[in-house]
Amino acid sequence: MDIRDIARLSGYSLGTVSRVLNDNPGVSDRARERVLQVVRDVGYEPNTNARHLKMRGRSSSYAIIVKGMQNMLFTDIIEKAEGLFAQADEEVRVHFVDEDADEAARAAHLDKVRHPKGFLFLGGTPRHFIEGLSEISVPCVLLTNTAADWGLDTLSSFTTDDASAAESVIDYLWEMGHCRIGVIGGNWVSEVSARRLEGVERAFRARGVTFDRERSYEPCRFSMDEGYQATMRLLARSGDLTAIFALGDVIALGALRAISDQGYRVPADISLVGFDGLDVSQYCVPRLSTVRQDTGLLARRGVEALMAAVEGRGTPAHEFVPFRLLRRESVLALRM
Amino acid sequence: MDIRDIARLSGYSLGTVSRVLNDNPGVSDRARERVLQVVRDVGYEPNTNARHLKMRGRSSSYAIIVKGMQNMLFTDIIEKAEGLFAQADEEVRVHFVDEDADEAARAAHLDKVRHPKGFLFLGGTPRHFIEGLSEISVPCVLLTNTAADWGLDTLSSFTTDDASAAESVIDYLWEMGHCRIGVIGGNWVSEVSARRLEGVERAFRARGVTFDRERSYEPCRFSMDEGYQATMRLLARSGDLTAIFALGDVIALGALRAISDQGYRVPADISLVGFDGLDVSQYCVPRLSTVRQDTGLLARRGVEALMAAVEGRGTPAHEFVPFRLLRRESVLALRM
DNA sequence: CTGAAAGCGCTTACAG
DNA sequence: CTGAAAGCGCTTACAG
Repeated sequence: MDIRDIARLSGYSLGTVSRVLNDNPGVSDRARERVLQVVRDVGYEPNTNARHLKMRGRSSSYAIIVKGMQNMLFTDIIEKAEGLFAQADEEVRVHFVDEDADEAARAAHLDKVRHPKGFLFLGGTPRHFIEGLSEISVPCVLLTNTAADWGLDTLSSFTTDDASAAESVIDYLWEMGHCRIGVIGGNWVSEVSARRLEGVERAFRARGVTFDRERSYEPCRFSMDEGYQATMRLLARSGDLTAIFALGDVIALGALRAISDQGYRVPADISLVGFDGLDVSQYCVPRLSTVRQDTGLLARRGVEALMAAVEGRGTPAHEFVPFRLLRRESVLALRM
Repeated sequence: MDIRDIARLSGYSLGTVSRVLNDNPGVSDRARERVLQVVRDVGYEPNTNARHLKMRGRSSSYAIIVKGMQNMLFTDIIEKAEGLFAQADEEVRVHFVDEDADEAARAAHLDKVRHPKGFLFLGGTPRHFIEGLSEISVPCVLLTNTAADWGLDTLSSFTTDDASAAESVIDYLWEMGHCRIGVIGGNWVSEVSARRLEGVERAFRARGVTFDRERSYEPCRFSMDEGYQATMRLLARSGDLTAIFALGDVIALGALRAISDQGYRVPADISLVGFDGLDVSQYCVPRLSTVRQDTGLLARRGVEALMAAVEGRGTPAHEFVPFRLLRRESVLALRM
């Protein structure tokens, strides 16, 4: 069943059918109705390959490139972004790539074979973008990671101010009387966690204290399991901690369990703060204090900027989206 | 940059280049090397649209259709299935559809426009399949839901025996001395939860007791929030419960929080059992007793069956994949 | 082993 | 407003 069949069945020419299908002007109402009728009757669907082959360039959909499948913060943003695209009557395709895959290379490839209108990246590695962005011919927006310092002028980015947010966590803990604070998660290299760690150090420095990387920090990946292990190591080494700051809620969940397994209680013995503001953080016992990243706003700013760029409006920008420190049950106020 | 450019640059004809690109036999080593060299040099990538337009029918990839993005059981299965396809050197594309969208119709559409080799469904509604499966021209496999009774002969399905699993949960609780057991989650209509509820009723019946749907059951969707609300309602109505069975781990998480908010403790005052065996179930405090669905095996059986069907081997089947009851900390043994 | 040619299913100037 | 024709970038019989 192809467009020629529709032409034959409707009594019109192939060109006219195509015009109807593409909502082109210059078709009589009668022809339009007749063709549409036939199309419906036989359940015809145009061959996208043939279509795209011709309309090379002007493709019809956006692409979201996501690093990792298990990141709940990302799933949240994806759903919101999808909603936004749908509202604007734009198609989107979500592409997952491995945690450590080259997202820019993948996008460059998709750019060649699918010609999307633009790319929305969830998570990204500087090196990949710096090396590969020039291969991408359409506008790109990065979320949850700032590209402000990458020297790329075709890439916008929207993110939480990770450093400030982390800083505010330490400030909060300090206010509550904690000064022996352990930190777990990420590492000093990976962008996002490095910035959160920067914030931690800044907060300590502001109080004339040096954050002891060796003693008070344990790196780990963003999973419950690794959060658990890291907490165990940290606890074994530094028994006098009164609080732990986990650089991700998922890590905090592991920490919660580890602390409990060590016979301590949260927050009675050890206070705990997470990062991200995932749904689950408000359901754990005790409710987890955390930094809430505004996924809704992140998605909105990202999608808007991307669509604007595609339409030639606006200019690449790097913005912080406001975060909120959620003070919940997992932090105890120490009597001084 | 297209195949003609490569032909020109390499000094060979368009046909030869195409043969090299497709690993066709009947090309001299010299030609092959030369062409590949040029391809690498200029970074040429064939136009998939043109390619698929010609090779209509024999497409190259599989499609996974997933109902809902937030289902962590599904994400787990997806990752494993992707790994399996990758091992077999097969391409896969993951397509998410809304929780209540028509997955069969979506697949039928994809079938027409992308011609995948086969479909792997994660979650599915009987009605959609019964009405729409005939529109799909390639093999289909459904996971986490049995299609044994749908009367469809082109669809295989692999799933946990939900009824038996639920039954074993009740048996377990009963053994531990619980007989006033509340159940939350799903409803009597939706396939999966209905089967779990069947199992619950069967277990009670085996003990000569009738499960009181009105009093002891609260339906809800599979989210922490709804699990929380449902538990609150249940607790308000039936204060004498000693145990709650949540039909999903996510629901159990909400229940855990609700029970705690009501001033009860798990398991001291109320025991709790979940379903699914999500990662998070072993990190919550207390560790959640639950039914572990074997996502690895589910993925493996599904992918194998699908690839076999595509290759014309095997015949549609409906199988249960073994589950495991995980007895952890959230259930208290009552002294009788 | 290689090349020239037909054709996949569409869109879009170009005439009329 | 409509039709006939060219061409998008490929693959694949068909000759040679």
